[in-house]
Amino acid sequence: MGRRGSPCAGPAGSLSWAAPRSEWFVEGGAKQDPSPVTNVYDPASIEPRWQAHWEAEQTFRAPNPGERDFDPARPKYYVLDMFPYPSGSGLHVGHAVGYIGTDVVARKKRMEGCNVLHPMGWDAFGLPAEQYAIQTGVQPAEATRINTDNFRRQLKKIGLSYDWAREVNTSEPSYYRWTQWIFKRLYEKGLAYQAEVPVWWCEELKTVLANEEVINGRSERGNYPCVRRPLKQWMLKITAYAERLLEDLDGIDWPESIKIQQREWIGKSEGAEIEFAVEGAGEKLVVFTTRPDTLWGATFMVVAPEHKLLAKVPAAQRAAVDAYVKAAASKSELERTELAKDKTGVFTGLFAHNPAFEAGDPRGRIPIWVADYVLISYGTGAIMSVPGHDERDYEFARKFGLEVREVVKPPQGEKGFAEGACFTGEGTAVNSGPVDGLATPQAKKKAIELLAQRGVGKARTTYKLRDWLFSRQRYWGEPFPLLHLEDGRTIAVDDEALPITLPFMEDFKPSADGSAPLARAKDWVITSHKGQPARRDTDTMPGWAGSCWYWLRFMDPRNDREPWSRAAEQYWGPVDLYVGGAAHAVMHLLYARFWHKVLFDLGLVHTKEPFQKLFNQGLITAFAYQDSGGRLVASDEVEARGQDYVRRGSSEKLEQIVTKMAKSLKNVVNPDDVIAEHGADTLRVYESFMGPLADSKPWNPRDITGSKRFLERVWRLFVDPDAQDPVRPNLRVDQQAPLAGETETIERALNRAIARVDDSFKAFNFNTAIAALMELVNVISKRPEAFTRGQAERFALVLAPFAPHMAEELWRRLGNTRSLAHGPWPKPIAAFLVDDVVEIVVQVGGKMRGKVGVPKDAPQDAVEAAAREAAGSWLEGKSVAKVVYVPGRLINLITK
RNA sequence: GGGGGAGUGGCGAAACCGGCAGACGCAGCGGACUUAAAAUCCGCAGCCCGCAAGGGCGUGGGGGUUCGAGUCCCCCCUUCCCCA
Repeated sequence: MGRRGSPCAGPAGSLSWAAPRSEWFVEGGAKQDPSPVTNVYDPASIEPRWQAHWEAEQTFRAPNPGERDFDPARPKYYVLDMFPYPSGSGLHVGHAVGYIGTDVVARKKRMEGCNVLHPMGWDAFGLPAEQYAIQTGVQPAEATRINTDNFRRQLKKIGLSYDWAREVNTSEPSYYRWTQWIFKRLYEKGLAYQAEVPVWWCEELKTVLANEEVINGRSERGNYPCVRRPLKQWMLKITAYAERLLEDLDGIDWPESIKIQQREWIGKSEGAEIEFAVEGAGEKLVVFTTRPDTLWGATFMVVAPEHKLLAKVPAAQRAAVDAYVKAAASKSELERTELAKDKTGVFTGLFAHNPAFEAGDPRGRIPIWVADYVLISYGTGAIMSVPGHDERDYEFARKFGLEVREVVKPPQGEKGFAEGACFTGEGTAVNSGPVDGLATPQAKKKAIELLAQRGVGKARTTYKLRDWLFSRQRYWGEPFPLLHLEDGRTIAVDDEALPITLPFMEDFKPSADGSAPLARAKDWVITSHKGQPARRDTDTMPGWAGSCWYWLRFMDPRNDREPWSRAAEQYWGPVDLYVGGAAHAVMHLLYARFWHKVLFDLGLVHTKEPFQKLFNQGLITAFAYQDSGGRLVASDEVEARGQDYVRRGSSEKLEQIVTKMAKSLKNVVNPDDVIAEHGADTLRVYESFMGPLADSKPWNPRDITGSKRFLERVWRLFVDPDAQDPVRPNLRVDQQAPLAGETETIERALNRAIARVDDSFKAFNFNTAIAALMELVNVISKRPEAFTRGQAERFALVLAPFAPHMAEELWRRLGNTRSLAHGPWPKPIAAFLVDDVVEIVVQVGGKMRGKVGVPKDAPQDAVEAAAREAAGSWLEGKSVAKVVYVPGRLINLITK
């Protein structure tokens, strides 16, 4: 069977109507018994049959350039879902909404004649998978296999049009071989390095955690307490790409909100680096400031509790400083930087010299304090404090009685020093010697020049973005392709030696001493390099690693010579549409962009950015129920009674709340159950109909009925359940042009519906597409015998992205032998989109007072005359002062 | 604390550039068919006053611009998500 027709090809040839019934049902899975032939809508028989057919025919296989069936004349379209971590609890209907959305897009693009790449895979490495394995006692590899089998089964039942031949799994050696290979490239470019950094240590999990895995000083997973401690870690130098990650946001079609979040995260600030000599310590204290113009107002300095200068604290202050540092170590960054919090700090006994002043000038001798609102990880871990013009410095100075000096005069009308306020904006420099009288931007420039001349400062740009902590002391991740030699050198293994496979370990739990579990796999760790004894690196990569390049592997997933071929990447890249939750707005998308840019620099990809268009689907929430004691009651134990909700079989009233779907809230809805009860097409239509894809909206089991009823009504327009024929008699032959009467009424409704379906793809508000199709059904239902074959075929085609199983079934029953998966997609006919008579709203003084129907190109005075008549008594005794006429819409008569 | 959304009937929502607020559906009510029920079909349905014709009010609240505001501007309230 021809898998694909030309995009403009008409419907394929029809079967003879005398053909035996078996011929208008698909033969699908060869081993499957033909389903009982019935004219009643039965998704349970239709859907598996078509799914088997698509699989047998490889309907959704997307050939690469050079492969069998590849058609270079067609445009390409790459539509990608954020691939899931295959959790043990399986897929719920909230995950499905995004997958259904992309599938609707993929199916329409295919019907429009595109080569569509629409793959799916598994983000299977990482902490959650490992913890799940520990909890259940099943080996991670085994648990992953079971879970992915379950996810795949669930996804297939929804009728998603993935090219399953491209499935990838980040935890398989054939995949992570290339993750290691890419890491090697980063390592060779000097973008991977080891450093002793203060990192979160979780005693309970026996591991270091990334900042993003620690919330308020507790682990995201398990909620265990964490402390900061320095450890040697692998880092990736993402900061080297900060500027490009920022700049290139301008060229991609992403939601502005996500771009803003990324810009915030990168946090570019321009200013200066300034050196302060520390009195008697023979040391220099380097600070970064965005306001070098305020240097003359710096009356003290503050260092972070981790700052190395604290080693020089004089004996008199030693005990106080040590105690303070110890207390700060257990605080989270949140606690430390919270503006509302009382500032704490201790004088170190040290003084610095402010380079704005001559040596010996008493104004230049300023005290150095230690305070935890300064973070070691940001900037240089030390600041110059300008309490006159910085809120936090101001609070600190007031609390500890430090000098506040005004060096910026606010512009007219704003409160400043004179009013007892702390002015942080731009103004005019005062009390600042050489920069006096300059506006802030000029003063900044001049100050930097002066500092540079004297060799104590220079212009500098910093970023909030920090290098990426890339190692974990855990088992379930990609091993680093690195060897530590006896002579102390660290080298990468040869590319030919990849993958460095994860050794099987019976017990893979973290060691109690915090060392990586792989360190216990002695046979694996101890190896050799060119005759020299060597030890493998025992850290593993973080959960994010595998997802940093998976969209590239999908382009050429079975290539065992290279991660992907140049030809495949040239053809498919970049991803045209990437859909996933906004939860990944920063981390995943920033890391992925970073890797992609490194690969771009290496000439391995041809675009600077991986994802041209990004779209965030909304959260599906669900009802949850609480009893009077606030205890959760599982949704399936609840029944509606009038306006109330009660525990099944009792009269105990429950409160209904709307929240996210979670096992712990006992409100998870499994698509398997919905499909078993209503069918996959109903699930797809309901999820499309709930609201715009971007919105968060509650799952309401009661509402599904509407979508089911819609599909049943569609079915009955095509098929008479009481007859034996595949379709109703009026659908066997097309009516000859010109169309007239009721058939023309249907034709207008059909074209309007097609136009509205097309429109819904702009903002992914498929709810309006379904509404348009429902209105069409309402129109046809009033005159079913006027519905013609040609109209029925176009109806089936526009229905196909949303309810593909039913659409295929109806298409086949209409006599087409070829799947409609490759189109053609119908185009609305302009002539049927405009009406000859338009209804004009008549307003008097802006209030709606009537309506008139007029020919669509009626002149204004004719419309106005009709309007005056329609307005009737509303105009009595009044004269019309002004007329506002909006053709095709309304006419407003404004009276005196 | 910072950032990003969202507030429209009993519920999910629609309304393109400022132009009939509530399309489409759920739940509800009435009717037809049925011995009955389910299913299906037809009809009603924002709120208030009114027997009705009709009128008034209405898109979280308050102001503003405009012939006209759910939509634009200013202030405020509530709520969800993300980050620290």
